[in-house]
Amino acid sequence: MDFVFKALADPNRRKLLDRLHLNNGQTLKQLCRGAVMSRQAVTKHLVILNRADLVIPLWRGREKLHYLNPVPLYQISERWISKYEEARLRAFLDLKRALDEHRPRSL
Amino acid sequence: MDFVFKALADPNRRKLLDRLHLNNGQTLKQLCRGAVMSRQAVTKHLVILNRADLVIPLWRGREKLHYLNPVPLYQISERWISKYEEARLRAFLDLKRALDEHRPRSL
DNA sequence: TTGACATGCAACCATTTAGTTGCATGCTTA
DNA sequence: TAAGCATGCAACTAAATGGTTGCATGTCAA
Repeated sequence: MDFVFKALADPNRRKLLDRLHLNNGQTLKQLCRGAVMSRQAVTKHLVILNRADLVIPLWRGREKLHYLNPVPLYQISERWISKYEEARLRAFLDLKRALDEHRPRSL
Repeated sequence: MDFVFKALADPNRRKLLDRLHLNNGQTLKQLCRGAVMSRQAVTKHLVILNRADLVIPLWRGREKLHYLNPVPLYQISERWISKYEEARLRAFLDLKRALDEHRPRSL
């Protein structure tokens, strides 16, 4: 879970996930097309995405196809987001009550 | 959205959100209890959480109450995660098909 | 088998991040 | 009003991060 959030923190990596979302199973060369960084930079990002299990590589000859693995994203929404599911309403009510009770110095 | 992912990347900040989830509207001093870092470190984390709109401060006299704001989390699950909603099944089928077609060198 | 191509590995650099310490400011209450 | 408490601000340091370049390895195809 830690690796997943770290991996999602970078906009370039999220963009890579977007690209794979549009067209799954791309090679490194393909992913470099359209990226503003060097091939090695993309490689490093893919390593991080791989460490987070968000991207799974698959060798075909000398080509390495990268596949989006949706499972960690699923786990985020299921475990972590839903952890705050009930909090959404509650926190909102807390805020509202606090705003009514106290006169804020800022906000 | 960028600030939210960045804010969520750090385990200490996620723990702060957890603490607020359990007990909403805490002061800085309260949040420091149970944290293994200095007060200033907690302050900095709260600034980042504030920048991401995940935590909203509310002054009451000389005390600053910190409230969990669930909206950005809601937006993640609604906009970003659901963006991959359909991809979950599709990516899985892609992976399966790729595994059947090619003999992987690794995996 | 040899040249071209796809990828990996390693060293290096700049910036950001996470943390500390010290001091300043501003309510509250006695 | 003065003391104490809660928080803010600034400077500094160490480590992590994101990027580059150069070279190595392994596979395909002529």
